[in-house]
Amino acid sequence: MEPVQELMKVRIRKMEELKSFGIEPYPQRAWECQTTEKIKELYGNMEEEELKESSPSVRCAGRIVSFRDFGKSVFFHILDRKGKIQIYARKDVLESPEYELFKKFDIGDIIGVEGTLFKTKTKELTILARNIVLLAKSLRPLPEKWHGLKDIEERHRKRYLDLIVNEKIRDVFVKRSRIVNFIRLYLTERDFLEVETPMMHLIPGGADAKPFMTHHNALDLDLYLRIAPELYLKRLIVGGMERVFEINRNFRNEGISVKHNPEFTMLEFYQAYATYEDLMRLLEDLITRLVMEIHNGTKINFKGSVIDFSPPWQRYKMEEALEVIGGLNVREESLENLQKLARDLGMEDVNGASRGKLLTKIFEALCEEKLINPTFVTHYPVDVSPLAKRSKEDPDIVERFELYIGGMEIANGFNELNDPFDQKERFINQAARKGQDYPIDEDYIMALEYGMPPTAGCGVGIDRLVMVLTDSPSIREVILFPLLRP
RNA sequence: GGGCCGUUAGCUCAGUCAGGUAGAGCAGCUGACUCUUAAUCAGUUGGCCGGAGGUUCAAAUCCUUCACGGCCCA
Repeated sequence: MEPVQELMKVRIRKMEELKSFGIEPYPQRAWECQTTEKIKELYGNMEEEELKESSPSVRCAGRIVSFRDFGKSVFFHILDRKGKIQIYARKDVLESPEYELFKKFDIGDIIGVEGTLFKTKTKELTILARNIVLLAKSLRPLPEKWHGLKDIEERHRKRYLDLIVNEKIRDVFVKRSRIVNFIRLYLTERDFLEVETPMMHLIPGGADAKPFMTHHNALDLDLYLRIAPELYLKRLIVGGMERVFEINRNFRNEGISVKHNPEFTMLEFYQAYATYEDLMRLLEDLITRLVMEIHNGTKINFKGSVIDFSPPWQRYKMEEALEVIGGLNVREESLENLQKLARDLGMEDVNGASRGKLLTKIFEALCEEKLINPTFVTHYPVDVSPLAKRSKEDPDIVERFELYIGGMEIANGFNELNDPFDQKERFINQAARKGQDYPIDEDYIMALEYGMPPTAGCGVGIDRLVMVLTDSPSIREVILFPLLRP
């Protein structure tokens, strides 16, 4: 028998014993109570004497996470969604269950507690238990109380244990929810309409990535999980919705890394009659306020360095960034030199690549990880931006920005290409590069032919933003159940 | 896909360089203890050393290979 089963056997034996005394291990019973946080909020500031006089009665529930046994009394902590509170069970005070039966309870058990509050001599607010009810028996031993669960693989595979044992991880996901809520509120207050567009696409579009395939049986139809919602959201702009956003999953069938999970969460928002300049200002405002909301300040720590969100944020044209940060004067570099440089940086098939593609690749290799403070990079080459509008001054450049924070690409926005002729031509060129059978979204072209108002749109990688705001080194730390090999 | 590192008790880790009876702390179990909080004190159970091959009188340790993970590169 495996040793863990011996530990379980002990717990099962205790469970049987409790049952024989009429204590159900898995009752379906409601236990109305306050959170530990609420109890601390209401009574935490009261003096010992004051508490002693009023001795307020409270009820709470949670999981037993520690147990200090003194024979005829026990101190232990329970953990609920808001935190921990100490409970004190004494043989001469506990009414039910019988004290000896209560001592059969284990760390990990989920219980309800009813009792009166007092403060220990170390001033810790504690519940002197009168009634304790078993709400669910725990049969497996929890990870160690002091070191917790450290093994990264185990933490991701058994996220429930990670959440029980590692307070910081609970906090990451609380913050993640607050971040998404904040963004949602910010946009809806500005009259953006939240929408949901298809996850299953006939033609994968809106980004340059390999899709996951699936199949609809009744229609006998191959479908793709979306790589981006962009083309559908812009159809809604054509439809007159004017301001829309969607926060949802995208799926990209590519490598997994510290910055990439095959399914990830993206915010995309589109605003008619706005320009990408407007959206840079909006993003700067949104994220600065978000940082203030989460951190009560504009400076935060991320991976050992300090990120300062105080506006205005640095802006570079891509060529400037290459020069200032990468130390490369691109105007003077020949195509051959750029190809050689790209090849040295590990880029494959440099010979077929355009100047714009090479520059973008070199920019990403030389500059990206050095852009720690929020930085907008603008003036992207047209051939890496098939859905963005060309610059009036230079048709090889598009009116586009990317936002970098903490050495990662966080957002990408541009003036939307609404010229159906230019769009069709770019789709055709893209298809030619991708090879035969690469589908063109004719319906999207048709939508543009009906007329799309001048619009700016932007995508924000929510997972990466959460990484930055929670100082998490890996995207897997901000996704509850990241993809793992079985 | 490539390189490096890791996988030992439920958990956290020693032990691997230099082969010679598999260790500690916590958790568990038995006791003692009615203000502890990593409680304390005494005793104690628990191992397919990731899997499979190989070398050797002898393998957690050396070699090969596979699986899973981490970091870096693509």
